[in-house]
Amino acid sequence: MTRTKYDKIYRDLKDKIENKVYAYQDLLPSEYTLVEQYECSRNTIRRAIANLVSEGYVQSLHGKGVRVIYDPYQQAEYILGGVETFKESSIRNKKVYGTKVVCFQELIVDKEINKMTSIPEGTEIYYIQRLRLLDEKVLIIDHNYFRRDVVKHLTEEIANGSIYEYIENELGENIVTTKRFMTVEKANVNDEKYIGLNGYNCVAVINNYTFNAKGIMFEFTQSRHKPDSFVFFDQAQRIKKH
Amino acid sequence: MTRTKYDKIYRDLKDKIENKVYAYQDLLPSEYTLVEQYECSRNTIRRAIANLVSEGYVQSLHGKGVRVIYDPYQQAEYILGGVETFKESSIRNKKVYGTKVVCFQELIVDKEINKMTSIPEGTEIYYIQRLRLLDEKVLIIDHNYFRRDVVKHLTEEIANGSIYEYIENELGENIVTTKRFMTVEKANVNDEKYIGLNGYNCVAVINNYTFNAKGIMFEFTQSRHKPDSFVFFDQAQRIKKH
DNA sequence: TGGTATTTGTCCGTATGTATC
DNA sequence: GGATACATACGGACAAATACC
Repeated sequence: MTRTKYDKIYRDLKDKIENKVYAYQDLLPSEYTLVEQYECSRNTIRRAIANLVSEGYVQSLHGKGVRVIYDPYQQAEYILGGVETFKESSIRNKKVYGTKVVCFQELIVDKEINKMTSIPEGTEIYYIQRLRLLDEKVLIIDHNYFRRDVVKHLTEEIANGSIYEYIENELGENIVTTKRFMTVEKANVNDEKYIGLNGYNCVAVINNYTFNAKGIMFEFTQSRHKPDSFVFFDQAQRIKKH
Repeated sequence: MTRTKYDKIYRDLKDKIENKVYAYQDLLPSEYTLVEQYECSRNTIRRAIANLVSEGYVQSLHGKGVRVIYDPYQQAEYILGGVETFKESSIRNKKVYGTKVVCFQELIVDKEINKMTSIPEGTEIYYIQRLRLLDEKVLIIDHNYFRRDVVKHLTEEIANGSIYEYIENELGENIVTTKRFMTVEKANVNDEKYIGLNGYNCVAVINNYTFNAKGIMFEFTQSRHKPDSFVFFDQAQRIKKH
C-alpha cells in the first residue's frame, strides 16, 4: 500500500488534530514551517491542507494561518458522511455490526426499476435486499441493484459480507464517485416488518448512485434507515464573494 | 466582482456541461488542449477540473480523460446541497419564496441552549424563529441562534429578508464553513402548527454550525423540514486504495 | 506481445498578489 | 511600511495508466 506524499502528510496532520496535538481553535504551523518539517514543496503541503479543509478539520485564513475547527465534542456517534461503508463506520464507532441477506435475485431492468435506478432497461442486474444490524438491532434495510456486466459472479455468501470489499479487492474496481439523495418516506410494510420504528411512521431514505473508475454507474442502492438512529454529517464551504 | 482565472474556467466548463456542449458520458478535451484554449497553465486547468469533480460534474480517469457524469435527468427539484441559501435555491428552482418571522428575541445562552448549540454559556445571542415558504406552503421552520458579538445590530426587518445577505454585504463577513448534521425527529406542537405534515408524524431536521472567516462559530441553526418535500443532495469521492 | 504516444497524477521551484498583524 | 502567511499562477519533470499500432 504505497501512498502519496501529500496523503501521508494529510493523514499525519489529521491524526495530530484528532489527538489534540493541534487542538480546536489552534493555528497549524505555517505552510513554510510544514515544508521544512515534512521536507517537501509548498504545493504538497497545500494539497494536504486542502483535504483537511474539505473534511471540515481546518479552515484557511488568508494572511493569518490555518485554524483547527475539528471539535471532538461535536462529533456524533453515527457519522455516515463521506463514502464510508457500513462496516468501516461500525468499526470506527466500536459497535458490533451484522448483515443479513433477506433476498438475492438476478433480474432484468424493467420500466419501474429503470425509473428508480436510472439503469437502462434490459440490463441484467443483481437485486439484493439486506438488513444492517448494529448491536443486534436493525438500523438499515438496503436494496442493492448491481449491474452484472460490471459486478460479476456475486453470490449470496459474498453479500453476507461486505460487497464493497469484494468489488475493491477481488474485482480490482475502484469505487470513485457517489451521488446521494436523502429524503424521508412513509414506512412500508417491509420497513415495519424489520425495523423497530419506535412510534415513527416513516424512515430516512438515501438513494445512492455509484460510479466506478471508468465513469459507469454500476450500482444503485436505496438505504432505508431507522429514523431515531439516523444521523448524516455534511461539511461544506461557501464560495467567497469579493 | 473580479474572479480568478481558475474560477472563470470552472464556471465556463460547468456552463458547457449543463448546456450539453459536453454531454453526459463525454470526455472533456484533454488538459493540454484546454491549456491552449484558455491560454493558461496546466495547474490552472487542473484546479478548475478539481472543482467540477468535487461537485460531481465530472470524473477524472487516469490515462484516459475526464468524463462528464452530470446527468440533467437525475437532478432533483429541491437540491439543497452545498452551502446555498434558501433564497438562492428558490430562485434557481424558479419558485416563489417567502420568509415570515415568528419570533425575534435577544437572549443569553443558558445550559440548555449551550447543550444544543455549543455556544458558550453567558454569550449574548439573537434567537429568531422563521417560517420558510415556497409557493405559499411552509416548507421549513428555522430556529437561528446568532452570536451578538459577531452579528451586530440585527433587526426583525433584516430577518424578514436574507440574514446571510446582510451578514455578507453589510458586515463584510465571509461565511466560509458549515457543518451539518441531519436527523429525523418526531414533530412537536410547533411543527404541527405551521407545517402541513401530510400524515407524517415527524420532520427532517438539519442542525447547522456556521464558522466565519476568523474560524469562530457564530451561528447555530436548526431547520425543521416538511418531510415530503425534503431532498438533500450529497456527492463524495472514495479515496483510492492501491 | 511490445513499443510509442496520449492523458492524467504527483511533485518541485519560483514569482507575484493580497490579507493580517 | 515591513514582516509574515496564505492565494494564485506559471513552467517543468517524471510517474503511471490507457490507447493504439
